[in-house]
Amino acid sequence: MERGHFFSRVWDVVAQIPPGRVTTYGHIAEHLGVKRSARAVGYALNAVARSDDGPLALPCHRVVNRFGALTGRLHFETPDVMEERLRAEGVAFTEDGCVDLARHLWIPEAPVES
DNA sequence: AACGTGACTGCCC
DNA sequence: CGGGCAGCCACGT
Repeated sequence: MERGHFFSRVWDVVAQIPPGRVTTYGHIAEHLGVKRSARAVGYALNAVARSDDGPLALPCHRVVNRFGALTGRLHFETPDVMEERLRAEGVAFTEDGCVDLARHLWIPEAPVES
């Protein structure tokens, strides 16, 4: 699992996202002090998705892009899983199929214990 | 060690 | 308004 310290840090933040809330790759990156590396964040989730999908129980479905679009839905078992899980948590979507960030955006406040 | 790839973002044309 | 280019970070080959 420890393929890199960075991954663990990302997973730790994702694990803190409360149900019914979502955050963006950019916010996670910013929280980690590397605002310009939102890509690496997505890469970390891609890695965890390939590694494990259930047991880890990492709420990767609560991570969306800056517009609230479910850019990573194709990485789930089925393209609908991501939206289904969010809706199940009471997350509202816009006509465009994007998460209503104005209502559900969550920004990591808790500092990474280190 | 170098190159290519990616669940991103922002700026420029 | 839409599409394209560049920047940044980490990882696999």
